[in-house]
Amino acid sequence: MYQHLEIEQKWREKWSRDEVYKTKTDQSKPKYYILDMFPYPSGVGLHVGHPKGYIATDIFARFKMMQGFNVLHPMGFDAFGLPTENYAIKNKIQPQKATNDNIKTYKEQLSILGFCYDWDREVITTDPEYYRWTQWTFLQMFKKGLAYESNEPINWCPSCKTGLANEDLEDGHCERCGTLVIQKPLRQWVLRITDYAERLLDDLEKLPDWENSTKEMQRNWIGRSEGAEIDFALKGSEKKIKVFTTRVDTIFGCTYVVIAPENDLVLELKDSISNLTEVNEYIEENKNKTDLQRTDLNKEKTGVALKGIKAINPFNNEEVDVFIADYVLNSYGTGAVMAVPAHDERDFEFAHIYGLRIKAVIFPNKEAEFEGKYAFTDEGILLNSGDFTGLSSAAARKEMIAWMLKNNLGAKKVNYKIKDWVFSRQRYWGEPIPLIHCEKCGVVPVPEEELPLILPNVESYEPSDNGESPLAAISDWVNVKCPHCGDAAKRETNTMPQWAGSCWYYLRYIDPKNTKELVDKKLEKYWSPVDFYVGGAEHATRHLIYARFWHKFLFDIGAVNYEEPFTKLKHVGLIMGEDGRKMSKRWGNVINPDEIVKKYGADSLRVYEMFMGPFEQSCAWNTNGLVGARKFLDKVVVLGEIKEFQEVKEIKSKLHKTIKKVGEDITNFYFNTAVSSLMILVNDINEVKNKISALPLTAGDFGKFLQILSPFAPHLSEEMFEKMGHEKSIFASSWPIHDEKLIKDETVNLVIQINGKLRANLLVPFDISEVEVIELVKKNETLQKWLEGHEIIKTIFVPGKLLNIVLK
RNA sequence: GCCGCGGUGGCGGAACUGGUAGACGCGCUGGACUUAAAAUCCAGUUGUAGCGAUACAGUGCGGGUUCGAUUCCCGCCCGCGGCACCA
Repeated sequence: MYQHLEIEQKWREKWSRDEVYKTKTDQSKPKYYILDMFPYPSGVGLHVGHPKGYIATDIFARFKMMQGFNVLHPMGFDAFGLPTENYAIKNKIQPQKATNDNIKTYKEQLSILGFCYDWDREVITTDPEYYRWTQWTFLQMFKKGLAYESNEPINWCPSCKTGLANEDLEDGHCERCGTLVIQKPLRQWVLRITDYAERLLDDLEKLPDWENSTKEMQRNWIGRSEGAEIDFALKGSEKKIKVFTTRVDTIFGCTYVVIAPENDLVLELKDSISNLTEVNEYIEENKNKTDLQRTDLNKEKTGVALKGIKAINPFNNEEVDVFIADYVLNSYGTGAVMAVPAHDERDFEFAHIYGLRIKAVIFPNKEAEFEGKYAFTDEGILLNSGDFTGLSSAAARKEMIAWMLKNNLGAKKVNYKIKDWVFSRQRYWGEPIPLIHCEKCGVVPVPEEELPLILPNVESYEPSDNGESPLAAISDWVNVKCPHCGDAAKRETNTMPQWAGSCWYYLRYIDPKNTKELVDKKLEKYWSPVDFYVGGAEHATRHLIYARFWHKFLFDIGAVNYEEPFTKLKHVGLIMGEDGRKMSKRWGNVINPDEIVKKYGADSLRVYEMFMGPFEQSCAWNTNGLVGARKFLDKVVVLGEIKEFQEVKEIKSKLHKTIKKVGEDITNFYFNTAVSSLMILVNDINEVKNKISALPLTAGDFGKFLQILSPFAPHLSEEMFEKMGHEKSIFASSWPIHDEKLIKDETVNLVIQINGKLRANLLVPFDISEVEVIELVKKNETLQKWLEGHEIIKTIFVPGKLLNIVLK
């Protein structure tokens, strides 16, 4: 047993006093930038699952330090956002105060785990000196035309008089009061992320060190699809309906056209619609539906025919009916589709309900028949398709588009699922959007020299009844002179979403105090990009897409040198409660790290969390397992107290194998097997120690063992290293290098299989030949029993591994 | 429904590019030390049969490829995460 509290405190203080982890600023050495996704400092504090990723990056950072890199390993806080605002409203304190308190708690909780962060570089998104540059970047986007105003529907609770995130809805009702949530259009600032869709997609190819699964999720999120926009003329009218399709090959099977109810086209056509009352009723009914209600797949499809309107299929001049139906989304494509019930499931379902014609034109082969039970959505061969009959789907698409272009009936088109980014919130606790509305000059940016535009204090943090931000109520803040013409004007009162601050914090760590520019070019060139980024899988799409977009914009305006901010990315798996459920107050299964550290020490917690299982996998907490990690460290302490040293060759070889293994495993983020190999080494040392009553290593070699243990258990290793007489910190020492000669085994355990089944193990020289092995087999009695009376067909020999004898 | 990940002892998990399945840890059983307990140390621990050497079965299920499959292929089942009428 060792006194973990005393040792850990001693070293935390000493490391801090000696500035052991201060980022080195000389640029002569290679750099390594390893970054954690910074936390949101909520009121409840950390549980034992939060530090898992931080422990991993801490180990990695220390490993890189010892390998001679200048390591940048910073930490900060993503502190704007709704949870703090709600917490502040509920507890009647200022959001800024709540944030400061929470950050203080977080930092205390993090500090006792012994992380090697350079706190001089701390970044807090709510710091005006930080959000000055968040606002500055927004202004650059505004100036480039990437920010625009738009009326966007938000989830609106008429009772709470507030906008709600999708998360805050329960079955289309307000989570808090149960009122039915409606869609209310509000003026919003929106960023044209869709302009970057192609690059965001293509550049994923430049990220070989990202998990394939993450890239796939991003691809799906961006959702590129290639197709065509086709004009369906309207009978007796100049107007036409533009539809988007990826399956032009099915167009001869089109039996009607559907428009989204909120599509402006419906308004334009109203004079020709004979059942306008019915149509308006349908539109009215569906207007207030939330996305969730609309997209509930269990719901039966509904729609209304636009009587009096006929569209003409340009490929065969057939007249088809036109419907409005909410299964067509106005926000995707052209907000109108050609319906091919035979070959699209949604159209098929709709056609069934309304008894519409179903015409099959794609078949798996020429002889096949359309059964009519469900839509045939595969590719196939075209029949009943005019001049295109007989072609395969792929060939038909090519030829049909060519024909369409030639006759000027439409265009090739690429569509994306990704939508422009609604970048404003009607909330208090966010970065103010630095724009001014002037009646004469329109929207005018706040002059850059006036940044940061400070978030003013207010009496009440609640949004106003009409859904405006509480900033709108501060008249002496809102009312300003137009920077352009000097007339009376009003400030924008929307604030930025929480995502904004996390889009570029990794750049601020590089140059945390800069007041002249976003980041110094030379520093950026040296430290960028982030070599390794670690955080939760829940950020695989949104945060990581927004940050990539933001970075590409900064690249375009020349603020940064690289197009992709994060070279390598890994996701950390959750730690669940002992009951297998997510750790949460609600289940009462939260384990507090402070208590664990107090009782077992930070080093035990670190070793245990890394040993639990593969880093990216989620895993249930088990305090007994933690005790196992502590026992391992206790064994190490016992070894350190031995004063007799007697080198044993076999142990030296095992040490060098472990040096190699631990280094490789840290590099690959295989911490569980790294810890395991350290445990095995300790067990081996112990076994020999008991026999010879001395430590079977030289003091120098024991020091090497402490070095490879040190990233996992920094306090204890440092303490033992010092006790051995070292004056400098173990983290200023160089990572040991294994000796290949010592790793090579002279003899190996060779497996003898007969018909693929293990029958014997032979201890043989590592370079034994097949002939020699067969000689040994013939001399071996047990093997002979198996061979007797059988003919050997062949043998398979894997040098140094196995011999398989195949019998007839 | 689609996309992604996974399924190995009582439990967490290991097994390099196809080559001894169950490393390491927890738990459990037995033993040593102790008046006793805790802690510590030693031994055992996939199942079945056997005193035992050993044999057979065994990595979600059913097939296949191979001298040999946890690993590769085909068809299913189950769990987790994400997205959701994207034309």
